[in-house]
Amino acid sequence: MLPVLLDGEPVEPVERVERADAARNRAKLLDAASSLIRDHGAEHLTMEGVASAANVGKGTVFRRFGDRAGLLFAVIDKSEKELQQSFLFGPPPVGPGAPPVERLEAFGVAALRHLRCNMNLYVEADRSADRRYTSPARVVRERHITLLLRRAGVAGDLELLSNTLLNFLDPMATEHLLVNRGRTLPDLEDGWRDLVRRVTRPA
Amino acid sequence: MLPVLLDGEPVEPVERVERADAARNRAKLLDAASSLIRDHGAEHLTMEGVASAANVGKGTVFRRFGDRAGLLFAVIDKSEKELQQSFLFGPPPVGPGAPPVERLEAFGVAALRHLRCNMNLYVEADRSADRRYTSPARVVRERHITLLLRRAGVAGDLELLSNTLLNFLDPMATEHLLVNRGRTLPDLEDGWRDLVRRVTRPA
DNA sequence: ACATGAAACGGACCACGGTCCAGTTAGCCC
DNA sequence: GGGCTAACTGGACCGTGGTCCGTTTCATGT
Repeated sequence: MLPVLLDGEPVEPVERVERADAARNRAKLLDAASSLIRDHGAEHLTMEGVASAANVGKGTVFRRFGDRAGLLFAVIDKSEKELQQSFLFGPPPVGPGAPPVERLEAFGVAALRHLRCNMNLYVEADRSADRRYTSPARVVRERHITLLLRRAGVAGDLELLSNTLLNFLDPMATEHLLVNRGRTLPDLEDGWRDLVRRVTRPA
Repeated sequence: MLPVLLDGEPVEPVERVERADAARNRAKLLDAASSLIRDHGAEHLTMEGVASAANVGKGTVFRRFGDRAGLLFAVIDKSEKELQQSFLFGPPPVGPGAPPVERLEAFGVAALRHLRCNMNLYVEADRSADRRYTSPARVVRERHITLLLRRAGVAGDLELLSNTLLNFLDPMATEHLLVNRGRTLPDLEDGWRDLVRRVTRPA
Protein backbone atom coordinates (compact mmCIF):
# COMPACT_ATOMS: atom_id res chain seq x y z
CA MET A 1 0.00 0.00 0.00
CA LEU A 2 1.57 3.25 -1.14
CA PRO A 3 1.16 6.39 0.96
CA VAL A 4 -1.54 8.68 -0.31
CA LEU A 5 -0.23 11.76 -2.07
CA LEU A 6 -2.60 14.60 -1.39
CA ASP A 7 -1.25 17.13 -3.83
CA GLY A 8 1.89 18.39 -5.50
CA GLU A 9 3.85 18.53 -2.28
CA PRO A 10 7.53 17.65 -2.78
CA VAL A 11 7.00 14.37 -0.95
CA GLU A 12 10.00 12.13 -0.40
CA PRO A 13 8.98 9.77 2.35
CA VAL A 14 10.35 6.74 0.54
CA GLU A 15 13.90 7.07 1.80
CA ARG A 16 15.24 4.18 -0.22
CA VAL A 17 18.33 2.61 1.21
CA GLU A 18 21.48 3.26 -0.74
CA ARG A 19 22.81 0.29 -2.62
CA ALA A 20 26.05 -1.19 -1.30
CA ASP A 21 28.20 -0.09 -4.23
CA ALA A 22 26.70 3.37 -4.06
CA ALA A 23 27.51 3.69 -0.39
CA ARG A 24 31.04 2.47 -1.01
CA ASN A 25 31.53 5.04 -3.72
CA ARG A 26 30.09 7.79 -1.54
CA ALA A 27 32.66 6.98 1.12
CA LYS A 28 35.50 6.77 -1.38
CA LEU A 29 34.50 10.11 -2.85
CA LEU A 30 34.22 11.85 0.50
CA ASP A 31 37.63 10.52 1.45
CA ALA A 32 39.16 11.63 -1.81
CA ALA A 33 37.56 15.06 -1.54
CA SER A 34 38.77 15.55 2.02
CA SER A 35 42.31 14.62 1.08
CA LEU A 36 42.36 16.87 -1.94
CA ILE A 37 40.96 19.74 0.09
CA ARG A 38 43.48 19.19 2.85
CA ASP A 39 46.35 19.09 0.36
CA HIS A 40 45.38 21.74 -2.13
CA GLY A 41 42.59 23.82 -0.62
CA ALA A 42 38.87 23.72 -1.31
CA GLU A 43 39.20 26.44 -3.91
CA HIS A 44 41.16 24.08 -6.17
CA LEU A 45 38.83 21.15 -5.83
CA THR A 46 37.43 20.00 -9.15
CA MET A 47 34.76 17.40 -9.68
CA GLU A 48 36.87 15.55 -12.21
CA GLY A 49 39.78 15.60 -9.78
CA VAL A 50 37.69 14.01 -7.07
CA ALA A 51 36.36 11.44 -9.49
CA SER A 52 39.73 10.30 -10.70
CA ALA A 53 41.25 10.40 -7.21
CA ALA A 54 38.49 8.04 -6.14
CA ASN A 55 38.82 5.89 -9.28
CA VAL A 56 35.28 6.59 -10.24
CA GLY A 57 33.55 8.19 -13.20
CA LYS A 58 32.68 11.83 -13.14
CA GLY A 59 29.00 11.10 -13.58
CA THR A 60 29.05 9.17 -10.33
CA VAL A 61 30.21 12.19 -8.39
CA PHE A 62 27.32 14.20 -9.70
CA ARG A 63 24.86 11.39 -9.15
CA ARG A 64 25.92 11.10 -5.51
CA PHE A 65 26.15 14.75 -4.58
CA GLY A 66 24.16 16.66 -7.15
CA ASP A 67 26.68 19.38 -7.74
CA ARG A 68 29.87 20.89 -6.43
CA ALA A 69 28.15 22.67 -3.60
CA GLY A 70 26.48 19.43 -2.61
CA LEU A 71 29.81 17.67 -2.38
CA LEU A 72 31.30 20.48 -0.32
CA PHE A 73 28.35 20.50 2.05
CA ALA A 74 28.72 16.76 2.45
CA VAL A 75 32.36 17.25 3.37
CA ILE A 76 31.43 19.94 5.86
CA ASP A 77 28.58 17.92 7.27
CA LYS A 78 30.45 16.04 9.97
CA SER A 79 31.88 19.07 11.74
CA GLU A 80 28.67 21.01 11.20
CA LYS A 81 26.80 18.25 12.98
CA GLU A 82 29.17 18.59 15.92
CA LEU A 83 28.39 22.27 16.15
CA GLN A 84 24.70 21.49 16.01
CA GLN A 85 25.07 18.97 18.80
CA SER A 86 26.80 21.54 20.94
CA PHE A 87 24.12 24.18 20.68
CA LEU A 88 21.16 21.80 20.72
CA PHE A 89 22.26 19.39 23.43
CA GLY A 90 25.62 20.49 24.77
CA PRO A 91 26.50 22.26 28.01
CA PRO A 92 25.55 25.88 28.61
CA PRO A 93 25.97 28.67 27.79
CA VAL A 94 25.76 27.53 24.18
CA GLY A 95 23.56 24.54 24.97
CA PRO A 96 20.33 24.45 26.95
CA GLY A 97 20.39 25.74 30.50
CA ALA A 98 21.47 29.33 30.07
CA PRO A 99 19.08 32.26 29.51
CA PRO A 100 18.18 32.67 25.82
CA VAL A 101 20.05 35.89 25.13
CA GLU A 102 23.21 34.45 26.62
CA ARG A 103 22.77 31.34 24.52
CA LEU A 104 22.33 33.47 21.46
CA GLU A 105 25.53 35.34 22.17
CA ALA A 106 27.39 32.12 22.81
CA PHE A 107 25.96 30.55 19.68
CA GLY A 108 27.28 33.28 17.42
CA VAL A 109 30.70 33.20 19.00
CA ALA A 110 30.86 29.44 18.59
CA ALA A 111 29.68 29.67 15.00
CA LEU A 112 32.27 32.34 14.19
CA ARG A 113 35.08 30.28 15.66
CA HIS A 114 33.88 27.18 13.87
CA LEU A 115 33.68 29.13 10.64
CA ARG A 116 37.13 30.51 11.12
CA CYS A 117 38.54 26.98 11.30
CA ASN A 118 36.96 25.93 8.01
CA MET A 119 36.80 29.24 6.28
CA ASN A 120 37.74 28.36 2.74
CA LEU A 121 35.54 25.30 2.78
CA TYR A 122 32.48 27.24 3.84
CA VAL A 123 33.22 30.06 1.47
CA GLU A 124 33.65 27.68 -1.41
CA ALA A 125 30.44 25.84 -0.58
CA ASP A 126 28.53 29.11 -0.42
CA ARG A 127 30.00 30.47 -3.61
CA SER A 128 28.12 28.50 -6.24
CA ALA A 129 25.00 28.42 -4.23
CA ASP A 130 21.35 28.97 -4.49
CA ARG A 131 21.65 26.52 -1.66
CA ARG A 132 23.01 29.28 0.51
CA TYR A 133 19.61 29.98 1.93
CA THR A 134 18.22 26.48 1.80
CA SER A 135 20.99 24.24 3.10
CA PRO A 136 19.89 22.01 5.98
CA ALA A 137 22.58 23.54 8.17
CA ARG A 138 21.18 26.99 7.65
CA VAL A 139 17.66 25.87 8.31
CA VAL A 140 18.68 24.29 11.60
CA ARG A 141 20.53 27.40 12.65
CA GLU A 142 17.62 29.59 11.72
CA ARG A 143 15.14 27.53 13.71
CA HIS A 144 17.46 27.67 16.67
CA ILE A 145 17.85 31.42 16.53
CA THR A 146 14.15 31.97 16.05
CA LEU A 147 13.42 29.80 19.05
CA LEU A 148 15.86 31.69 21.25
CA LEU A 149 14.46 35.01 20.13
CA ARG A 150 10.95 33.87 20.96
CA ARG A 151 12.08 32.59 24.35
CA ALA A 152 13.78 35.89 24.97
CA GLY A 153 10.41 37.54 24.50
CA VAL A 154 11.48 39.49 21.45
CA ALA A 155 8.54 41.01 19.64
CA GLY A 156 8.48 41.58 15.91
CA ASP A 157 9.06 39.64 12.73
CA LEU A 158 11.23 36.85 14.06
CA GLU A 159 11.86 35.35 10.64
CA LEU A 160 13.41 38.58 9.42
CA LEU A 161 15.35 39.14 12.61
CA SER A 162 16.72 35.60 12.50
CA ASN A 163 17.82 36.11 8.95
CA THR A 164 19.53 39.33 9.86
CA LEU A 165 21.42 37.65 12.65
CA LEU A 166 22.29 34.68 10.46
CA ASN A 167 23.63 36.94 7.75
CA PHE A 168 26.11 38.30 10.23
CA LEU A 169 27.60 34.82 10.32
CA ASP A 170 27.63 34.44 6.55
CA PRO A 171 30.92 32.92 5.41
CA MET A 172 31.63 35.32 2.57
CA ALA A 173 30.66 38.35 4.62
CA THR A 174 32.88 37.20 7.46
CA GLU A 175 35.77 36.45 5.15
CA HIS A 176 35.46 39.88 3.61
CA LEU A 177 35.68 41.57 6.98
CA LEU A 178 38.60 39.42 8.10
CA VAL A 179 40.60 39.53 4.89
CA ASN A 180 39.74 42.71 3.03
CA ARG A 181 38.97 44.88 5.99
CA GLY A 182 41.57 43.65 8.39
CA ARG A 183 39.10 42.95 11.15
CA THR A 184 39.91 40.31 13.74
CA LEU A 185 37.90 37.45 15.12
CA PRO A 186 37.43 39.17 18.52
CA ASP A 187 36.12 42.23 16.65
CA LEU A 188 33.47 40.10 15.05
CA GLU A 189 32.61 38.35 18.28
CA ASP A 190 32.11 41.70 19.98
CA GLY A 191 30.11 42.86 17.00
CA TRP A 192 27.87 39.81 17.27
CA ARG A 193 27.24 40.28 20.97
CA ASP A 194 26.48 43.94 20.39
CA LEU A 195 24.08 43.12 17.58
CA VAL A 196 22.30 40.51 19.66
CA ARG A 197 21.84 43.00 22.44
CA ARG A 198 20.49 45.65 20.12
CA VAL A 199 18.09 43.25 18.50
CA THR A 200 16.80 41.72 21.71
CA ARG A 201 16.70 44.91 23.73
CA PRO A 202 13.10 45.85 24.54
CA ALA A 203 11.66 49.00 22.92
CA MET B 1 56.33 64.32 -14.08
CA LEU B 2 54.96 61.03 -12.93
CA PRO B 3 53.43 60.75 -9.49
CA VAL B 4 55.75 59.23 -6.95
CA LEU B 5 54.91 55.65 -6.05
CA LEU B 6 55.72 55.10 -2.42
CA ASP B 7 55.37 51.35 -2.24
CA GLY B 8 53.48 48.39 -3.60
CA GLU B 9 50.12 50.10 -3.24
CA PRO B 10 47.71 49.16 -6.01
CA VAL B 11 48.00 52.61 -7.53
CA GLU B 12 46.00 53.38 -10.64
CA PRO B 13 45.94 57.16 -10.89
CA VAL B 14 46.66 57.20 -14.62
CA GLU B 15 43.06 57.14 -15.80
CA ARG B 16 43.84 56.81 -19.47
CA VAL B 17 41.13 57.98 -21.82
CA GLU B 18 39.43 55.26 -23.78
CA ARG B 19 40.23 55.13 -27.44
CA ALA B 20 37.41 56.05 -29.83
CA ASP B 21 36.90 52.55 -31.20
CA ALA B 22 36.96 51.13 -27.70
CA ALA B 23 34.31 53.56 -26.56
CA ARG B 24 32.18 52.71 -29.57
CA ASN B 25 32.41 49.04 -28.79
CA ARG B 26 31.59 49.59 -25.13
CA ALA B 27 28.41 51.39 -26.16
CA LYS B 28 27.50 48.70 -28.69
CA LEU B 29 28.06 46.01 -26.08
CA LEU B 30 26.01 47.75 -23.40
CA ASP B 31 23.19 48.19 -25.88
CA ALA B 32 23.34 44.58 -26.94
CA ALA B 33 23.45 43.38 -23.35
CA SER B 34 20.48 45.51 -22.34
CA SER B 35 18.43 44.22 -25.24
CA LEU B 36 19.30 40.61 -24.56
CA ILE B 37 18.48 41.02 -20.89
CA ARG B 38 15.20 42.72 -21.65
CA ASP B 39 14.25 39.97 -24.11
CA HIS B 40 15.52 36.85 -22.41
CA GLY B 41 16.35 37.73 -18.81
CA ALA B 42 19.70 38.37 -17.20
CA GLU B 43 20.00 34.74 -16.17
CA HIS B 44 20.33 33.70 -19.81
CA LEU B 45 22.88 36.31 -20.76
CA THR B 46 26.08 34.78 -22.09
CA MET B 47 29.26 36.61 -22.92
CA GLU B 48 29.44 35.01 -26.34
CA GLY B 49 25.84 35.98 -26.96
CA VAL B 50 26.56 39.61 -26.17
CA ALA B 51 29.65 39.55 -28.34
CA SER B 52 27.93 38.20 -31.40
CA ALA B 53 24.86 40.40 -30.89
CA ALA B 54 27.20 43.38 -30.93
CA ASN B 55 29.21 42.01 -33.88
CA VAL B 56 32.35 41.97 -31.83
CA GLY B 57 34.83 39.34 -30.72
CA LYS B 58 34.39 37.63 -27.41
CA GLY B 59 37.78 38.81 -26.22
CA THR B 60 36.62 42.39 -26.62
CA VAL B 61 33.76 41.89 -24.18
CA PHE B 62 36.16 40.64 -21.55
CA ARG B 63 38.67 43.38 -22.27
CA ARG B 64 35.99 46.04 -21.77
CA PHE B 65 34.23 44.65 -18.74
CA GLY B 66 36.60 42.23 -17.10
CA ASP B 67 34.09 39.48 -16.53
CA ARG B 68 30.40 38.71 -16.54
CA ALA B 69 29.77 40.44 -13.25
CA GLY B 70 31.56 43.52 -14.56
CA LEU B 71 29.29 43.64 -17.58
CA LEU B 72 26.19 43.24 -15.43
CA PHE B 73 27.30 45.96 -13.04
CA ALA B 74 27.90 48.21 -16.02
CA VAL B 75 24.36 47.56 -17.21
CA ILE B 76 23.02 48.28 -13.75
CA ASP B 77 25.16 51.35 -13.33
CA LYS B 78 22.81 53.91 -14.82
CA SER B 79 19.85 53.20 -12.58
CA GLU B 80 22.10 52.66 -9.58
CA LYS B 81 23.49 56.15 -10.13
CA GLU B 82 19.96 57.53 -10.06
CA LEU B 83 19.36 55.89 -6.71
CA GLN B 84 22.61 57.33 -5.44
CA GLN B 85 21.62 60.80 -6.60
CA SER B 86 18.36 60.52 -4.77
CA PHE B 87 19.82 59.66 -1.39
CA LEU B 88 22.87 61.89 -1.70
CA PHE B 89 21.32 65.01 -3.19
CA GLY B 90 17.59 64.45 -3.65
CA PRO B 91 14.66 65.73 -1.60
CA PRO B 92 14.02 64.46 1.94
CA PRO B 93 13.27 62.17 3.59
CA VAL B 94 15.67 60.05 1.55
CA GLY B 95 17.90 62.98 0.65
CA PRO B 96 19.48 65.53 2.98
CA GLY B 97 17.18 67.57 5.19
CA ALA B 98 15.47 64.93 7.27
CA PRO B 99 16.79 63.57 10.58
CA PRO B 100 19.31 60.75 10.10
CA VAL B 101 17.21 57.87 11.37
CA GLU B 102 14.35 58.88 9.12
CA ARG B 103 16.72 59.10 6.20
CA LEU B 104 18.04 55.67 7.02
CA GLU B 105 14.56 54.21 7.04
CA ALA B 106 13.70 55.93 3.80
CA PHE B 107 16.95 54.80 2.23
CA GLY B 108 16.27 51.13 2.85
CA VAL B 109 12.74 51.38 1.57
CA ALA B 110 13.95 53.09 -1.58
CA ALA B 111 16.71 50.52 -2.04
CA LEU B 112 14.27 47.64 -1.61
CA ARG B 113 11.89 49.06 -4.17
CA HIS B 114 14.70 49.76 -6.57
CA LEU B 115 15.98 46.24 -6.07
CA ARG B 116 12.55 44.79 -6.65
CA CYS B 117 12.40 46.46 -10.06
CA ASN B 118 15.69 44.97 -11.20
CA MET B 119 15.74 41.84 -9.14
CA ASN B 120 17.11 39.29 -11.57
CA LEU B 121 19.73 41.69 -12.80
CA TYR B 122 21.05 42.38 -9.30
CA VAL B 123 20.87 38.73 -8.32
CA GLU B 124 22.74 37.70 -11.43
CA ALA B 125 25.41 40.32 -10.88
CA ASP B 126 25.88 39.22 -7.30
CA ARG B 127 25.97 35.56 -8.13
CA SER B 128 29.44 35.17 -9.64
CA ALA B 129 30.91 37.69 -7.34
CA ASP B 130 33.78 38.27 -5.10
CA ARG B 131 32.78 41.74 -6.12
CA ARG B 132 29.73 41.51 -3.94
CA TYR B 133 31.50 43.26 -1.10
CA THR B 134 33.71 45.51 -3.15
CA SER B 135 31.51 46.92 -5.89
CA PRO B 136 31.55 50.73 -6.03
CA ALA B 137 27.79 50.76 -5.49
CA ARG B 138 28.13 48.85 -2.25
CA VAL B 139 30.94 51.06 -1.06
CA VAL B 140 28.88 54.19 -1.65
CA ARG B 141 25.92 52.71 0.17
CA GLU B 142 28.05 51.65 3.07
CA ARG B 143 29.62 55.08 3.45
CA HIS B 144 26.17 56.60 3.38
CA ILE B 145 24.80 54.31 6.05
CA THR B 146 27.85 54.75 8.25
CA LEU B 147 27.50 58.50 7.99
CA LEU B 148 23.85 58.44 8.95
CA LEU B 149 24.55 56.15 11.88
CA ARG B 150 27.26 58.49 13.10
CA ARG B 151 24.98 61.49 12.72
CA ALA B 152 22.29 59.64 14.61
CA GLY B 153 24.73 59.37 17.47
CA VAL B 154 24.88 55.60 17.37
CA ALA B 155 27.73 54.24 19.46
CA GLY B 156 29.56 51.04 18.62
CA ASP B 157 31.33 49.47 15.69
CA LEU B 158 29.74 51.38 12.86
CA GLU B 159 31.47 49.36 10.18
CA LEU B 160 29.90 46.17 11.44
CA LEU B 161 26.52 47.75 11.97
CA SER B 162 26.56 49.21 8.47
CA ASN B 163 27.38 45.83 7.05
CA THR B 164 24.57 44.25 8.97
CA LEU B 165 22.11 46.79 7.66
CA LEU B 166 23.45 46.46 4.13
CA ASN B 167 23.12 42.71 4.22
CA PHE B 168 19.44 43.13 4.87
CA LEU B 169 19.26 44.69 1.41
CA ASP B 170 21.31 41.95 -0.24
CA PRO B 171 19.76 40.91 -3.54
CA MET B 172 19.97 37.16 -3.02
CA ALA B 173 18.74 37.37 0.56
CA THR B 174 15.85 39.55 -0.51
CA GLU B 175 14.97 37.30 -3.41
CA HIS B 176 15.00 34.29 -1.13
CA LEU B 177 12.55 35.91 1.25
CA LEU B 178 10.28 37.08 -1.56
CA VAL B 179 10.35 33.93 -3.64
CA ASN B 180 11.04 30.99 -1.35
CA ARG B 181 9.43 32.32 1.77
CA GLY B 182 6.48 34.09 0.27
CA ARG B 183 7.22 37.36 2.00
CA THR B 184 6.01 40.58 0.44
CA LEU B 185 7.74 43.83 -0.26
CA PRO B 186 5.83 45.68 2.51
CA ASP B 187 6.93 42.94 4.92
CA LEU B 188 10.52 43.67 4.10
CA GLU B 189 10.03 47.40 4.31
CA ASP B 190 8.53 47.03 7.78
CA GLY B 191 11.35 44.68 8.70
CA TRP B 192 13.91 47.22 7.60
CA ARG B 193 12.34 50.04 9.58
CA ASP B 194 12.14 47.82 12.62
CA LEU B 195 15.77 46.78 12.25
CA VAL B 196 16.89 50.39 11.87
CA ARG B 197 15.04 51.31 15.03
CA ARG B 198 16.54 48.43 16.98
CA VAL B 199 20.02 49.25 15.80
CA THR B 200 19.83 52.98 16.41
CA ARG B 201 17.89 52.81 19.66
CA PRO B 202 20.06 54.02 22.56
CA ALA B 203 21.15 51.48 25.19
C1' DA C 1 20.83 -20.83 -9.09
C1' DC C 2 18.85 -17.66 -12.16
C1' DA C 3 15.95 -14.14 -14.17
C1' DT C 4 14.60 -9.44 -14.00
C1' DG C 5 14.26 -4.68 -13.37
C1' DA C 6 15.76 -0.82 -10.90
C1' DA C 7 19.68 1.63 -9.58
C1' DA C 8 24.31 2.88 -10.33
C1' DC C 9 28.18 3.58 -13.41
C1' DG C 10 31.46 5.91 -16.64
C1' DG C 11 33.05 8.75 -19.83
C1' DA C 12 31.89 11.16 -24.13
C1' DC C 13 29.73 15.32 -24.76
C1' DC C 14 28.11 20.18 -24.31
C1' DA C 15 27.97 25.12 -22.76
C1' DC C 16 30.00 28.78 -20.94
C1' DG C 17 33.44 31.76 -18.56
C1' DG C 18 37.81 33.21 -19.13
C1' DT C 19 42.77 33.51 -21.39
C1' DC C 20 46.09 34.34 -25.02
C1' DC C 21 48.40 36.18 -28.67
C1' DA C 22 49.19 37.33 -33.50
C1' DG C 23 47.42 40.74 -36.30
C1' DT C 24 45.12 45.47 -36.72
C1' DT C 25 44.23 50.27 -35.77
C1' DA C 26 43.93 54.74 -33.60
C1' DG C 27 46.17 58.63 -32.10
C1' DC C 28 50.33 61.35 -31.67
C1' DC C 29 54.72 63.47 -32.96
C1' DC C 30 57.73 64.78 -36.54
C1' DG D 1 51.63 62.39 -44.98
C1' DG D 2 54.44 58.82 -42.58
C1' DG D 3 56.07 56.33 -38.97
C1' DC D 4 55.79 54.63 -34.23
C1' DT D 5 53.74 52.64 -30.21
C1' DA D 6 50.36 51.48 -27.17
C1' DA D 7 45.84 50.07 -27.20
C1' DC D 8 42.49 47.37 -29.18
C1' DT D 9 40.57 43.29 -31.63
C1' DG D 10 38.92 38.56 -32.68
C1' DG D 11 38.57 34.01 -32.30
C1' DA D 12 41.03 29.73 -31.33
C1' DC D 13 41.83 27.55 -27.19
C1' DC D 14 41.36 25.70 -22.38
C1' DG D 15 39.31 24.17 -17.89
C1' DT D 16 35.45 23.04 -15.45
C1' DG D 17 30.63 22.26 -14.11
C1' DG D 18 26.99 19.66 -15.53
C1' DT D 19 24.16 16.29 -18.71
C1' DC D 20 23.16 12.06 -21.21
C1' DC D 21 22.68 7.51 -22.26
C1' DG D 22 24.39 2.83 -23.38
C1' DT D 23 26.38 -0.58 -20.27
C1' DT D 24 27.06 -2.90 -15.82
C1' DT D 25 25.91 -4.31 -11.23
C1' DC D 26 23.15 -5.13 -7.31
C1' DA D 27 19.10 -6.88 -4.84
C1' DT D 28 15.10 -9.44 -4.82
C1' DG D 29 11.60 -12.98 -5.91
C1' DT D 30 11.12 -17.64 -7.56
